Amino acid sequence: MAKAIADRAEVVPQLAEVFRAHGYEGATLALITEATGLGKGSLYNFFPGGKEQMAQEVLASIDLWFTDHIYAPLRSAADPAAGIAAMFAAVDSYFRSGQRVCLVGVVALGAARDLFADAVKTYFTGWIDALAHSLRRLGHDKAAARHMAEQAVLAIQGALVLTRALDDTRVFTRALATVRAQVLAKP
Amino acid sequence: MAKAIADRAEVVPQLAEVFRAHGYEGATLALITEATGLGKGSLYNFFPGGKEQMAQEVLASIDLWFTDHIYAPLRSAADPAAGIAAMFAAVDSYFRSGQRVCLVGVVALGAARDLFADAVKTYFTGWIDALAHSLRRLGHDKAAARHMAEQAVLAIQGALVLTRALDDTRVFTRALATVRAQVLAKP
DNA sequence: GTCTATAAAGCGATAGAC
DNA sequence: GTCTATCGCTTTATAGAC
Repeated sequence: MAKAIADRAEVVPQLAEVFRAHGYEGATLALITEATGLGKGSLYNFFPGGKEQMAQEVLASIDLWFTDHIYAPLRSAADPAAGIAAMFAAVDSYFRSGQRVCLVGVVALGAARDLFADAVKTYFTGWIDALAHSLRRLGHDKAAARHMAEQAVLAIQGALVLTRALDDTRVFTRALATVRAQVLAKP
Repeated sequence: MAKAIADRAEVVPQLAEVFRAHGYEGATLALITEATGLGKGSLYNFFPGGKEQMAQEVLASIDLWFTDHIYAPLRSAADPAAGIAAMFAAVDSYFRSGQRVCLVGVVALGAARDLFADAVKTYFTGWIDALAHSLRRLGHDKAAARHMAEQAVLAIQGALVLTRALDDTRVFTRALATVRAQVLAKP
């Protein structure tokens, strides 16, 4: 039992990379078997719900990671500006300067959106809410903080699209610096 | 022959909607047959290269539409500010306030990116170049115009992601208005 | 708990009748 | 030019040996 739990903690990140690289539809069990080293028997033992359950757990784990490493620090930072700066650093690192794609964004654009609508909404509202909270502490009024947070999150997603499209990580680096400056500008 | 050409002009937009709704991998020949009313025999008569050729022609037709309705007017507008304003109106209309997704963006994020890398790059560089050209005419220097154009295109793509994710077209409308104001601000 | 074998359905693509 | 039938192959998912 303990082994099963330990193994699951190793498997979910591997699944995440497969879904990221191939999308939900494109992530075949053959690719998953190859990436994890687990046969179909083992996979269905871990995830009786099959591919859909795998993707749900991956999305949940991504949300957990962002909660722990981005949303929570954003809220609890002694200095809100420092918290926001830390967010941008974490985002740049997480998305590997745009080489890594946002799985939640990919799912949102894809045909499987309805299947995972709740997880997708939770992820993005969590991000916007946490950032808006920091912006309020920076001195913005409620509406301005929300709007600015929305613009920032959206710019990051757009930067991931354009970076992949042009195959140039400098697009991501530039965009992140621009949004960061806009968001950290004095109210 | 004339009939075949006329038919093709009707079929490509139908194909576009299928690819938009289901992505490249998710757009099965069964769905395509249903949407077009054409059997596999007819489809392979039109597109001997199969699904890949269909997608290539759809991407080419999208690029042509943007060239005719966005890039060219942007360059030839007597008043650059009016040209940019027209671009935002056309974009809002084309993407149906965010209800319609950008197929080129979807392809860029997906696993089929490498297959269509040239078409994807052409589309986005064409857009950024045309907008940067207008911004230069508005009085921005070369580097600022390029950077601002890149930010605008990226914000539109991000707005499409976030609009679908939150299932709220007001996100798109807000984002478009914000980018429009930034881009049309006096240099 | 993990494997191999296999089922049942769906995939893109082709062949051939008309 | 369009259809139906069909070919191989791959898909997800299951069954059963170990």
